[in-house]
Order: sequence, then structure tokens, then C-alpha cells
Amino acid sequence: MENAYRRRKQPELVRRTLLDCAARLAMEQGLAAVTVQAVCEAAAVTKGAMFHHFASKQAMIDAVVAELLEKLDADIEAAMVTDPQPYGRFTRAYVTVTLDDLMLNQGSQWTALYISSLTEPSLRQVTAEWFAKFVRRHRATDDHPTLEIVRLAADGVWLAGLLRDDGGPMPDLPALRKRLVAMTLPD
Amino acid sequence: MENAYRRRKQPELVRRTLLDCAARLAMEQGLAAVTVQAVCEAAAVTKGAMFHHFASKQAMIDAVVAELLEKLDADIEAAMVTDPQPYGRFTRAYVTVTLDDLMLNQGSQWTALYISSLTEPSLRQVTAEWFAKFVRRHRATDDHPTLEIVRLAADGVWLAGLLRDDGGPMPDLPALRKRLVAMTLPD
DNA sequence: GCATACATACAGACCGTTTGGTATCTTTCA
DNA sequence: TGAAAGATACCAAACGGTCTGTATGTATGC
Repeated sequence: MENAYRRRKQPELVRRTLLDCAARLAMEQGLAAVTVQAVCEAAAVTKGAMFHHFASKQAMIDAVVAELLEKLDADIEAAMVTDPQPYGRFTRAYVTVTLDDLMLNQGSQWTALYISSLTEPSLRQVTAEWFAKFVRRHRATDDHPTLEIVRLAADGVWLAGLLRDDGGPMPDLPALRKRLVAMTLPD
Repeated sequence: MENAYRRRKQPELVRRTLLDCAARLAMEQGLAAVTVQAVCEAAAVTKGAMFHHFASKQAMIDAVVAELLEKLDADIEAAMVTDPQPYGRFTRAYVTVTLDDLMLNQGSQWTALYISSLTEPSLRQVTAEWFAKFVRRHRATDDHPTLEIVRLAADGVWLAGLLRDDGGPMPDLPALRKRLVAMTLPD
């Protein structure tokens, strides 16, 4: 994004870059590090540009979280369509998507941001609704107490992933995934 | 804490009040709301007083988190000494302390703060070490994969507790507690 | 009377946001 | 077809506010 002033205009790219930089900052240094200045500096644009694309800083952060939830949405949906077994289908998808993300990209790309969206009161409601939507939608196939425990455990893995880089204990993910998935299958 | 200037000096009380107010702010409005000004205002003392008791804002927050972890420590230890069954003793204590806290005080007193201590990079390491300490210490009795799943599920309940007030789905805690504890017992 | 426990006042940095201007892009219409 | 006109994209600078932290003053407690 060099020589930004006189270059060709590329609004879509700038917007994307801003969102990506904001997400990266939140993940690597916490939500507190997501200042307008820091994001713009990382994206190599000025604050004016940022405020052209987003009405406020909060609007930008909201957009980041919304994108994150949409991505999770899509991943879960994709995992579900290939699953022939109805019982526990959503729970299985939830587990696989969660653990696979942690296993694939070392840096646990979304974890910190996702958890951050829970601590910030302004973002809590969005995530709460997103989550409630799923539970409501799949009540018919995923209502068993054991399945709930599996989902809660998957959430717990998110947290463990946060501490991973700081010497926190990290479970054997492949084995854990296997075991959790097994728990979602009917006896 | 009225008439602060000419009242009797009570350093211990002031320190306590500051810590309590900082914790309350973090729990109710998120860690971002914990500014020196806001804490001092809530405690009805001046910044001078606060900086007399704590070397920096970060030192104060560290103290809050340290207290929280100490409290958890004590609660877990207390739950363990009354447990005759060695196998899974720590995991059982972890589950009961976690869920009982959420069940007892509606507002999930510590949840938000605890999660914040995971999100904020400056606090992560302390919590990671605290957690690793436990796992290390009780490896002999709590190393089974099922026990790990139970602990992860308990962590997941922390997260669910965060979303509770915003309409997020909340599990039936007494039933869940029963079921998780049952999973920690040898067959 | 000296250390401790505060209050007061202030400094300097950084925050999100606004403003005003200058590019580039797109549409319109002669 | 192309030039004028308007909309959009972006920069640069500055504003008011709030942030943490410091320096200094003043009371209390032993």
C-alpha cells in the first residue's frame, strides 16, 4: 500500500487491508492494541481513509467480528453437509471446525479475537445471538447433555489455545478431537 | 470514603477499596473501562492515593488478578481436602468450584475478569503459569483424557456464563455439574 | 519530627474524531 | 468522443478530550 496518495484508488483493497490489520492486531496484541492509529499505520493509510470506510472505530471492530462469525458460520455449515449421521451433526461440526483451526494454523488465527469479543460488553451481544441461533436451530439433533458437554469442551479448547504460546498446558489435539467426535456418535 | 482529605488514615482500607473497585469495573464494563481515573472515582480517592499504593496501573491490575487466582487456588484446595477419592480429585474440585461460583452468584462475579486475564497479553503469562502449576501438580491423579475433557468443559462453562446476561444459551448447571462430576469417578 | 498517607496540580502522550483539501473515478451530455 | 461535472477515495493537520504518570504540598500517626 505504498505511495498511497497518488496511486490508483482501490477502495475494496483498502477496506480489506484495514479489516485484516485490525484483526491481526487484536489477535497478536489484544483488543486494547487496536487503536485507529495503529491499524492505519499497519495498513499504511491515513486515519482519514479509515474514517471514510467506517463510520467509527467501533463500526470497524464490529465489521471484523461480523466477518469472523460469518466465516465460522460457513465452516460449520460446510462441515455439516458432508456428515450423513443426523444425531449430533452440529456438535461434530463445531468440534471439528474449532479443533482443526487450532491444529492447522499454529497461531490460532481467530481465538484471541473471538474471546476478546466476549470480554468486550459491546461485542458480547452479537456473539451471544450468533451462538443462540445455532443452538436453537439444531435443537432437534443436538440436544443431548453429552453433546452439550462436548461443545463446552470445544469452547474450553479455545481458551487453552490462548495460553498455548505462554507456556500454558495444551492438550493433544488430534487425540482430543478423535475422542470428542466419538462422544457425539449414538451408542 | 467521604471527607477523604481530613479523615483518619486507613491505608489498608484504601488499598482494598481500590482493588475491589478495579475488579468491579472490569467485571461489569470490561477491562478497557478500568482506567485510573474511573477506579479512583469509584473508590472516592485521588490518583495520588492510588499511585501511592500501586507503582503503576498495571501493578494494580496485576494485584487484582493475583487475588482472583489466589481465591480460586484456595477454593480448589478446600474442595480437594474433603474428597476421599484420589482419582480425579483435582478435576472434581475444579468443576465444583467453577460451576458453584456460577450457580451461587447470579452475576458470575469473576468470569469476565478471569477471561480478561486470558485475553490481555500482559496478564496471560500469569494465568498460564497458574494453570500449568495445577496440571503439573496433579498429574498423578488427573491425567486421564476423560478428566481433561471434563476440565475443558468446565472452562467452556465460564464462557457460557459470560454470554448468559446477553441472552446466550445457558446450560442447566446443577444437572451439568452432576454429570461432569460423575465423569471424574473411576468406573 | 520523621515516615507514611494522602490531596492537588500539572505534564506529556495518545486517543478517536473532524475538517478541509486534493486526487482519481464515473457519469453525463454536447 | 470527449470534456465537463459530480461522486468517491484518500491525505494532512489539527482539535478537544482523556489517558497514565509526576511533582509537590499538607495532613496524620508513631
